[in-house]
Amino acid sequence: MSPKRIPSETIDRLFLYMRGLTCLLREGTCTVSSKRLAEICRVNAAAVRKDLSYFGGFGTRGVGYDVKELMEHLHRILKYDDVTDVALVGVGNIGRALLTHSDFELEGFRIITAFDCDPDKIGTKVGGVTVEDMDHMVDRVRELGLDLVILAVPDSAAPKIAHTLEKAGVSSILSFSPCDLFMPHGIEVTCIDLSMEMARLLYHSRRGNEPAEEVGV
Amino acid sequence: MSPKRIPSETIDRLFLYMRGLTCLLREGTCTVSSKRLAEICRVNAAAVRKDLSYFGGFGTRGVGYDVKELMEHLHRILKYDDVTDVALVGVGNIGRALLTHSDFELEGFRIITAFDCDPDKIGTKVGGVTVEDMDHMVDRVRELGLDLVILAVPDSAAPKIAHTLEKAGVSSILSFSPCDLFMPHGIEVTCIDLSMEMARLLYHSRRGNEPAEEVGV
DNA sequence: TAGTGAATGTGAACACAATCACAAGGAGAG
DNA sequence: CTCTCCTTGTGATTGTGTTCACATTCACTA
Repeated sequence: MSPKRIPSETIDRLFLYMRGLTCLLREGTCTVSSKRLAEICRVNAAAVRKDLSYFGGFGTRGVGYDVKELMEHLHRILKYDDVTDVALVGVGNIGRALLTHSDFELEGFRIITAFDCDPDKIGTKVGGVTVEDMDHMVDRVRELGLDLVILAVPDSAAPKIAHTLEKAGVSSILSFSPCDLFMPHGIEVTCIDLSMEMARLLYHSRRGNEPAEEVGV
Repeated sequence: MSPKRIPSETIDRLFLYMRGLTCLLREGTCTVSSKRLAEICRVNAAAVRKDLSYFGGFGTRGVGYDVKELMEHLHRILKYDDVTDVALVGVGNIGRALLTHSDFELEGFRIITAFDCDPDKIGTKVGGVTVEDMDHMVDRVRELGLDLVILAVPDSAAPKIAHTLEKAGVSSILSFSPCDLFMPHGIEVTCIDLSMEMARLLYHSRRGNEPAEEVGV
């Protein structure tokens, strides 16, 4: 269908450009060159041009890219318009952070319901969403026809809930618990493992400070 | 110093292996083949072997890797032993999630202090750490000699605080707000942008469901 | 002690993405 | 209208990481 295969790295960077453009727009900038956008996103200027050119010539030679127009193109390419409904399981600290974050809808999804097993939380409203009883999760997810669920529960509880969700017909899970052997194989499970990310960052920041140490043993 | 350059992807994967091994250990598994570990971490088996071989032959031909022994090697390579002290700025939902997470120390760092500007929070204890007044941040960070700070404040407040921290001598910041033009250039700022990650995931999960649609325009 | 089966460790081939370098082309000045 | 400047868009090149395929080596058995 599309003439050339588009590298997955390109797609990932488009999200980055969108972020950068949002900042530029807030700042009142109307036009941006690939060089400037590259600086902001900390990538190579040629990469910016090549990435954008996969989708058509959005720029004007000698001038650059129109910020607003480019954002509209990316908006369409990244499907920020199709708002997808998702459910949240686990109204702990991370769950609450997600529920009270207001901009998700601008990026293409909406948390329409949340589940927890704590009786004190059930029935309360967090960020405009009423917390429902976890026991009703399967029925509700089926009823609402949800495809994607966000899992923000304690690590030990994650695999069991994930299996339940698989049975409920969910096709992908975004989990804040580490993926492990006990997670279901039939559906796509993506993990944001905060402690792994932190360990990674720390390792790299240490490397940065220790200029020339040997790496092996 | 080291004979061969080690790909950064290899380092990143080591953290993944560590995760997988932790699960195997919990499960009571003593020995694991590259094939099995690759399945768990969803990577190629040859990659597992090659990655590990950069650091020496940890396995036994015909048998596999000893789970416990391999974990010890990775532990040392990834420097999980050097516990680094870090500060947290912003005791909102994400901040609280980080403070109450208990396993960070096992992965090489420790949040030893937290700052917030809300008088109701100052002086309270969250996850064993007392919240201090943001006004004292610079002095305290200097006093404690901290190098890495975690920033979990509203997006709009992030740039200003980041600049303040730069002046306080901090060398890297992990921010949960999007990096933008207003962030300092002198220090390393890494961002975990939850909403960007979610948008990415959503895009990919949609792609997964729509097998053969064209990509362009 | 020799034979068998299994999984490692690794050179070579491949695939993919980053970068370079330049031709093409629009905008604005005079 | 033409000339110059500037930035895009893109073929070619380089660099890097992934994957393959197999020789090597170990444990176990009889």
